[in-house]
Amino acid sequence: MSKPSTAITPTRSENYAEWYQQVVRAADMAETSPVRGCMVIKPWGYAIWENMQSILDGMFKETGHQNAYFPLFIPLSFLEKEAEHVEGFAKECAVVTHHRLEATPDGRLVPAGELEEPLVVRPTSETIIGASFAKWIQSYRDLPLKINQWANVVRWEMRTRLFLRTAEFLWQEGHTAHATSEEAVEETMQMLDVYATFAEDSMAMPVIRGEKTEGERFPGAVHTYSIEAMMQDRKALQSGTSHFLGQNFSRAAQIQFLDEQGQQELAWTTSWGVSTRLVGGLIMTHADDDGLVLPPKLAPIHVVIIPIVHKADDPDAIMRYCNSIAAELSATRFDDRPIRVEVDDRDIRGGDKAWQWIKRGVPIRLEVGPRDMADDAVFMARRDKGLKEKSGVPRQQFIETITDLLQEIQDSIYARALEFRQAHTRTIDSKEEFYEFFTPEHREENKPVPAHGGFALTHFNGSVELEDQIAKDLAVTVRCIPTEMESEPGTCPFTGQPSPQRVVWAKSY
RNA sequence: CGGGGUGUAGCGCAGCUUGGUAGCGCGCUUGACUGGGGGUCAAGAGGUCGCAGGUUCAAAUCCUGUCACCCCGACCA
Repeated sequence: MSKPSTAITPTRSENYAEWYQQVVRAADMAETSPVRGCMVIKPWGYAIWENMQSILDGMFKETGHQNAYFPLFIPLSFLEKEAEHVEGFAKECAVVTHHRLEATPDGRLVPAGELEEPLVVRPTSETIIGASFAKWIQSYRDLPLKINQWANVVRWEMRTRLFLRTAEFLWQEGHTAHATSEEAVEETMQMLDVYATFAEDSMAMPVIRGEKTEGERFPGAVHTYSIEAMMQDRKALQSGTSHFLGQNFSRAAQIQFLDEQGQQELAWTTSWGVSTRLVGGLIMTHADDDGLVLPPKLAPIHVVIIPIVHKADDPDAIMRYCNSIAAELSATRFDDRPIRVEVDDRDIRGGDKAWQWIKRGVPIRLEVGPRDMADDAVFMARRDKGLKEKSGVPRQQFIETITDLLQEIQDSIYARALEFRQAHTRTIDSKEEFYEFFTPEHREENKPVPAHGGFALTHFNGSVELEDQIAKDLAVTVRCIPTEMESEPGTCPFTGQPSPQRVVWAKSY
């Protein structure tokens, strides 16, 4: 039986969107559910999310945040308090209007008991958390108040994709209140930095930190910052956001405190979040045509050991050998945690077994049979390397170097992703070149657009209207105004006006 | 929300034009041979053909409606 040469069909270059879905399926991470736009996250996908949560949660605690939990339901009137905010979310809110079901004679259930005030299923929690903050905060001594919540939210999206955009998704939302604007801005930037560090160190996903333009700003925010990553189809993925909300939400929720002078003041607030969308980003940053490739720091399993047991040999001896290697590895640490090892002794064919782990993206695969046992060695394959690049390694050497090896894999996939981004990032100074950069060479009606373009760095001093026009022409938007990229003043290629610095343009998810 | 496409076994598909109550590959189960990259052979299990109506002696097939998913847009903090 001849199988395709890649584990995933179609390949990235053949049909990127379809490839993505096949990777999710082949790695057994998630599937669609009977509920429109909602996904079922399967154990392998959820384990990756749990690892993300665990690392992020530690970072939040280190920066002085505490976890709490607020209601899923938000009274309609709460949402109405901040005008811009309502407008931003109104179109995608799920609304609960009844609190009871009644059975009809023909056995159907119909909603009954209409609520006096409809409840909105939270699309985000600024307003409901604001109500609590207003109660909790009386004095400047109560500030800063730094809270985080791990929760699900619902945004009724028109078009959904597993992990990237679903009607319901899991996330964390941080909400803080401060006595001064400066302190709140500092918090906003600090959390952006936490996200960037997490993305780069833990996910091995290079990101650009920057501020959003007016058009892309969070409804009700004064400043919105984001981290932007380039996916392998060269589109940008907004992977985390951090908002400086000024006093807009404190005014709406009446979050007030008495300052040191006894003056009644409005608090300055922030909010920031990342979601299960990061899992999508992880896939589109590292996965290849054989499936998922996981950064060791997030891999649910670091090392899988596949015993090669021949009937004629002594299976128990092989198993003992494998288990002892597993035990030694488990006693070793990587990234401050014990190394996660699985001995896959399932009674299925070896080839199948190996492919399953390849598709799931496990960083290191060991095949251990009688020959290795005789040599006191292991046979090792790295997921970040070519399928054929396997080699025998003395057991002791393997165990002693495992931590370095995992870090090397972590570093190498980061380097590869960064290289990819750099290869598809262009500094552009003319409108013609800009339009050419973002126009695909081949384009068929109702077909996926082939990968083209990337990140374009141009000067820009244009208006929201001009940005809209470019979005209309090319489906390209300003992803962010980078906060840490060196850029000298220049001329905006669209308006001919002076511009203080370059911005990042891209098509986006 | 507009345009296009697709819904038939867990997955991928054929059958539909020319109605006669369902088939292929992979996967799954059992057994044997195997076993260092998706192996071979044999025997099995599995489907109210997305759903609801209609036409007909008879519907996967024709008609109407509806739902879901995918692609291209619009929209999307």
